[in-house]
Amino acid sequence: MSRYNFKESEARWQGAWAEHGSFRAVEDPKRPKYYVLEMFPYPSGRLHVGHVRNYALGDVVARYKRAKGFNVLHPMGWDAFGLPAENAAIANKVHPAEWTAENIRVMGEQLRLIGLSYDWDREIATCDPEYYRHEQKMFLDFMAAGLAYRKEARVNWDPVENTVLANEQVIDGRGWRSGALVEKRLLSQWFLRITDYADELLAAIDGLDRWPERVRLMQANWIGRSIGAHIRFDLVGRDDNLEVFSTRPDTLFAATFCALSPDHQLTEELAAGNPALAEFVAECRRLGTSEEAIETAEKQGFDTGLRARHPFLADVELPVHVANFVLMEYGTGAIFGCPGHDQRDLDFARKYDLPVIDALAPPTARTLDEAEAAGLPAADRARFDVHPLQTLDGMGEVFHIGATAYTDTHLPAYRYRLGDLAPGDTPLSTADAKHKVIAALEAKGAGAATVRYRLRDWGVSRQRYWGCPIPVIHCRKCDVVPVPERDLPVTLPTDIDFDTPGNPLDRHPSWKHVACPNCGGPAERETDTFDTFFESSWYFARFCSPDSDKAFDRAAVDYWLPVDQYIGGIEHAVLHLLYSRFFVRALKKCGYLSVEEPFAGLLTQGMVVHETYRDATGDWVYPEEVELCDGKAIRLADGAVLTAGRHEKMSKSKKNVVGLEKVVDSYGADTARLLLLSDSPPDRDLEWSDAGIEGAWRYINRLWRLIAAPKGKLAATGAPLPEALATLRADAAAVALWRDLHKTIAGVGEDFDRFHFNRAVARIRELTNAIEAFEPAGDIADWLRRSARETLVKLIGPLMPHLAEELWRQLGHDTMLADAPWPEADPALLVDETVTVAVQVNGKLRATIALPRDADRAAAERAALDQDGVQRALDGKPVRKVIVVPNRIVNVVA
RNA sequence: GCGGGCGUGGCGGAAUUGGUAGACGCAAGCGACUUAAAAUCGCUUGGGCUUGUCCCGUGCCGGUUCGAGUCCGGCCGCCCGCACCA
Repeated sequence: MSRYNFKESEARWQGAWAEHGSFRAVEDPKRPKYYVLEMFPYPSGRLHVGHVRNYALGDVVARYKRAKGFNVLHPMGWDAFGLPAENAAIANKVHPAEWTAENIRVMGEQLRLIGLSYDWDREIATCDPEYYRHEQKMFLDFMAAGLAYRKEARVNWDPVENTVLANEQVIDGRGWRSGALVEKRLLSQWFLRITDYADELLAAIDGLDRWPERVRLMQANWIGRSIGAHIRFDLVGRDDNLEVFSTRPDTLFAATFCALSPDHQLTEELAAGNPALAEFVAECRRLGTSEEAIETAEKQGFDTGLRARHPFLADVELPVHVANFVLMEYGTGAIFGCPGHDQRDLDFARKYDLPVIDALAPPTARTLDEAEAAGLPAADRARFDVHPLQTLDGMGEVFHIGATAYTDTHLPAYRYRLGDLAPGDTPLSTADAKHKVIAALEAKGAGAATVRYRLRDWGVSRQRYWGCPIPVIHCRKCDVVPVPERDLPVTLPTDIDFDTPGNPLDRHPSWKHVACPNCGGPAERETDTFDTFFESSWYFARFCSPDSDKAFDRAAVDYWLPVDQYIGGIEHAVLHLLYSRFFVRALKKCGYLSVEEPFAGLLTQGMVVHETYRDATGDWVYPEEVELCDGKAIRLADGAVLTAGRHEKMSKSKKNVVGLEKVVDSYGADTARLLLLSDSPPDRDLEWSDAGIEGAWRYINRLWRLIAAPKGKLAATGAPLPEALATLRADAAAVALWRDLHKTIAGVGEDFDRFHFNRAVARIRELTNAIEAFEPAGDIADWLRRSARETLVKLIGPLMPHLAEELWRQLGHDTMLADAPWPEADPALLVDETVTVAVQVNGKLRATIALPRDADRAAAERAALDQDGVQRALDGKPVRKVIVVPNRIVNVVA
C-alpha cells in the first residue's frame, strides 16, 4: 500500500518555497496588510515539540491570511541577549557570542524543518550591534524626553544571578528565572517612567478587544489604580500632624490606632530620644531584608506613647505605634489601623489588646439576637459569640468584632455611621461611603482624595555582561554624560573572562575607561547593561524594516504596524506585553512611529504537556523506558514499579521532553503540526502522546491514498462544471457532497478566523469521510470527486503545507498551492432545501421530521402532530400550546 | 484574603451562543482481509433496564423558561493571577 514519503516531499517543498521567495513580504499600500507574529525565542539550545506549537499556530494564520489575499508579514528572529549565555560561558568556557550564534544556527535549521512560512530575509538577532545601536539611541532620546532617569533605590537583588530584577520579575519573593529568594539592596539604577503612562495604559486596555480577557485583567491589576485619601491626624501635644494613606477612608470611624513604618521620619525622630524604640527599629531592619522574611514575620509593634486625634471625633485619641508590617514604600509609610475591617490590623489589635470596632454595624443591634433581627449574614453573626459587645467612649454604640474584611455583598445589612445617617436610612455602598468621607475630610481640611498605582517605574539596569550596554559615561566633573550619537553603538568588549563572579564589564582592564565627551577628562563608562526586556519591547517594529540604518523606515512601520495577530505564552501577560505597550508610546513621544498599541490581537497558547514517571527514589524516568501493563507503570530495564506523575510542561529535568528531530524524522513535520493543531483548542494545554502522533500519521496517509490513489474516476484537471450539477438537478448523493464541500469551506474559514483550529480539523476530517464514502459513477460524480479533492487540499494547506503541495501536484497542477487563493463558499449551497426539525413534547425529544426549508409554522405544527411518537407521548392529553422555531424545533406543550 | 477562569463519556474535546448533548478524534471491543502479524477496511462503544426511537444523564442543590451544558442564586472541587499594598 502506498505511503506518503514525507522526507522527500518536505525537503522538496521547503526548497521550492525558499527558491521562489514565496513568503517574502513587500510593502504594497494598495493591498490590505496582515502582520502575524509569534513571540521570538531565546536561543537557548534546541527546540522541542512544545516550542513548535507556538510557531505552528502562527503559521496557520499566516498561510490562511495569505490565501485570503492579504499582504502578509510573518518574520522570525532571536531574543539573543540573556543570562543563559553567560552561564554557558562559565560552565563550558565558551564565549556567550559564540554560544548564542551556534544556538541560532541550530534552532534556525530546526525551524526550517517545520516548513514555516517566514520571510527569512527579515531575520534579526538582538545581540547584533546593528540592532542594539538603535536602542541605545532610543535610550538617549528617552533621557532627553525625561522618560529615563537615574536614582538611588532599594531594588530587588537576585543573589544567584547577581543582578537586579524589576518588580515584575519577582514572583512570590523569588527571582522569576533563578527561583532564588530576592533581597533588597540600595543601588543607583536607571529607570523608565512607565508610571507616567499608568492611566493611559490602563484606559487603553478597553480598546484591546482582541486580547484575552484574562490578560487584560492581569494588566489592569498590575497597574493597580486605586482611589483613596490622604488623611491628617493631629498629634496630641505637638504642633505637627501625621499623614496616612487609605484606600478605605469609609472605615475611618472604626480606626482604633495608628501605625508608623520603622523607616518613617517620625519614627527616627522619636527613636533618637528613646533607646527601646531604637532597638525595636533595629530589630525590624534585621528581619526585613528578604521578601520571604516579610511574609513569615510575626506582627510586631511598639507603642510610642504619642496620641493622634480622630479627624471627626474630637474626643477620640488613637495610640500611635511603630509596626513592622507598615511599608515605607507604599503610601505615606503610616496607616490608621482598622481591626474591624482588616485581617492584618485585627491580628495586630489582638496582640496588643487594642479595641476592635465595626463601622458598618447597625447601631441598634447590640447582641447576637439583635444582629439576627437586623438581618446580618450568618457568617458575621458568628463573630458576636467570640467577641462580646463593648463600647468605646465617644464613638456611640458600636460593636467589637473579630472578622475579616467586608465585601459589598454584606453591605445591605449594615448602616454606615457618619453622623447624619440615622438607623433605618438607606445604607451606602462602599464607593459612596468613601466619597462621602473624602468630601467631609476635604471640607474640614483634614485630607484629600488621592489616586495610587501599584505599578512602579521599570528598572532597566542589569549587572550583566551579555546585554546591550547602557550608553552613558560617568564623569567626576560633569556627572552623567550621554554617549554622543556619533560614538554609537557602544559595543561589548570580546576579551572577557568569567572566572570571578560579578559583572565582567566592570572588571575589564580598559573598556570602561574613556575620556568624558563633555570635558575630555578621565571618565568611566556605565558598566550595567539593559534588562533584556528592553530588546523585546521594539523588535516587532524592527521587523518592518530590518535593514534600515535608522531604527525604522517610517513608511514601513506606518504600513505594517500594529501587529495584527501576536501569539505567545501567557507567562508574558504582564512583563513583555506591558513593557512593549509602554515602549511604543515612548517611541511615539520621541517621534519614531505613529501607533500607540503594538499588538491589535493577542492569542495566548497553552503549554504542551507530556507524561512523567518517577521511580521509588523519586528520580524521573524517561517515558520511553516505561511500559504500561494492568494500569501499572513498569520500567523496562528492571521491572521496577513506577509512579505516574501528572502530565507536565516539557522540561529536561522531568525527562519528558519530546525532541523535534526525532518526531520529524519518524513522522514528518506535517504530522507533528497536525497533532499540535488538532488535539486541543490553542489556549488550552495540549497533551503530547504516542497514540496522538500515530493517529495524526494515519490521517496523513489516508489523505495521501485518497488523492494519490483514488478509488473511482476523477475528471480531468480543469474540466468545466457539468451542467446538471450547476443547476442542482444532479442525484441526491452528489448534491449532498457538493453542499458538504461548501459548508466545510465556510466552516473552516470561520474556525480559522476564530483560531478554532481543532474544530477546523474536525470539519476537514468529516469532509474526508464524505469524499471517501462517495461512490457514484458518471460525469457529474467524476467532476465532483476532483473538485472535492482540490478543495480538500486547499483547506489543509495552512495546516499541513508540505502534504498539501505534494497532493496539489498529484492532482496535476504545476503551480504552487502556496500561491493559490482560498476557496470560496457558494452561499446558495450553504442552506439546505430540506431541514431536519426536532419535535419535542413538553421539552423532551419524541421525533425528528424532515421539512422543506422555511416551511410555514402551520405546516410544521401539522407534521409534528402527525408523528406517532408525538401522539404516543401526548397519550390523549389536549395540546395547550405549540412552539415553532423555524427550521429548528417544534415543541408541543400538553 | 482579593480578583478571574473552569467543571460535559475511559481520554482530548464538539454543541450554530437558550433549541436533537457527546461532532471529530484517541483508547477499547468484535468482525473482514491474511498461513500469521502489521497495515487497511467495516461495525459497536455515556449509564440503566422491562431493548422502548423507554428511563436517567453536562460537579451538587434550587430557580427562570414551552425548552437550560448554555441564563440567575447558593454550595463543592480544581486551576491561574495578585497580596503584610493600608
